[in-house]
Amino acid sequence: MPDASSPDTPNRILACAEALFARHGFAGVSLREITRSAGVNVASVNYHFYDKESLYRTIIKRHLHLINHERLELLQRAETRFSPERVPVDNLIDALARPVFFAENPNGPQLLGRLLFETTPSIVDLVQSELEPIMNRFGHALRRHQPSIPAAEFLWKLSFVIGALHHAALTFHSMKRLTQGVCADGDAHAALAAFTGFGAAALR
Amino acid sequence: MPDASSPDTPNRILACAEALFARHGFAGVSLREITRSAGVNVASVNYHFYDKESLYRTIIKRHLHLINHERLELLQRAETRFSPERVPVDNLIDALARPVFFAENPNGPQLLGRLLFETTPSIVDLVQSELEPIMNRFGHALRRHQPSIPAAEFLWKLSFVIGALHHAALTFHSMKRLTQGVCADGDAHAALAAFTGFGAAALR
DNA sequence: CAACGTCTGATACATGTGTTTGAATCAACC
DNA sequence: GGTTGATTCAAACACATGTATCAGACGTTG
Repeated sequence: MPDASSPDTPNRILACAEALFARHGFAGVSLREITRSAGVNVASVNYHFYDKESLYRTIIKRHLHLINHERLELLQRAETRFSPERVPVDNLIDALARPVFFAENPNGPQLLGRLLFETTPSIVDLVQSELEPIMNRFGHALRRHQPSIPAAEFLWKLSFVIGALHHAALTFHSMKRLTQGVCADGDAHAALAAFTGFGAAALR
Repeated sequence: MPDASSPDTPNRILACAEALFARHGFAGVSLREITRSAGVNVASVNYHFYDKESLYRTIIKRHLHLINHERLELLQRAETRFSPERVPVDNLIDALARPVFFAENPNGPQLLGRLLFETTPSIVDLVQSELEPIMNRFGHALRRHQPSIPAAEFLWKLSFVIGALHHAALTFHSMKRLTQGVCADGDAHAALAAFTGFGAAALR
């Protein structure tokens, strides 16, 4: 077992790469920038992660696992508090959005926002396979509150909510600039409350 | 991609570059790919557009001008049909979204979706300066339907609507895959109707 | 026709890219 | 204490990148 002290090269690579990928996208970051920022050798990425793309996939997987685990946990808690068939819309939206706005990882939201923009086939497949079970789970739960509208319309609306969430995730900490100072950046409580109200109004 | 029907080099570059940038982002496309796809010489980009980034800026500007012009026209038409202070929410959302879903340029929506993800300062400034007047215009019009809520909350919601729109723009033609066949891709009418209902419900 | 400015073409340039290599380093174990 | 296996390092690899150069092709004008 290697010592888990601070100079753990793989973790430093993961952390720095995640931050850079979140800010500039996969193609916008070079391995040199990553390794320089992490203070490690260029070759260590290939040694520990085989590939630039494998490194990216590792980061994506880790991030989505984390956020989706939290989402399911929140959903399950709501389903026991209410009945599994009667969880209010607000709680469903909250379970979906809270892990995004309150991510302990500051780069998490921005990275999440980028994922749906990827075009590399292997990345697309990975993202979709990670997101699909969550979307099915929440989709069915939300569908109970919109039983009368056509399936296509419901899916469009669900897509809009997800889109708004991903967009909010991406622009989260630049909201202060975008709103010319009216919104404090990093005010996760206000953002989450606004989003819950928004999503619930749209899906009810 | 384009045949010899248009021997106009700058326009062929613009068309091919726009398609490629829309699909893979600015950093994800090389000048070689652009010029190869356009069937022109590598140097012609630097000759006609000075820079790779200048080429990108030209494309962005052209695209945003087009879409924003349509938006303002639709808004103005609605303001004369109703009174300028009494345009219904649905018509406002429609004016905002219609040019996106019915863009004559097939790559337009996808490109638009990418714009808010840019981090290059000059690009960020350009996008913001092009989008700001539109957002102010529609923001004020929509604010009349939400006079009671705090300014910050309103701006969050407006941001969510824009986010949902950009996201929908990006995933527009992949909806068929995402929804496992339930939504036809390219059914702009259904998408626009769903979005109008969505946005109006969220902002009323 | 000749001269001109506009545009295109092949090619060169310097630097950056992801990846590989092989020697050096280090901790742990018999 | 010497050996082993895992990790790090500087350097090198082949190739891609954006950009620059410059000779020539083209069409217009004098």
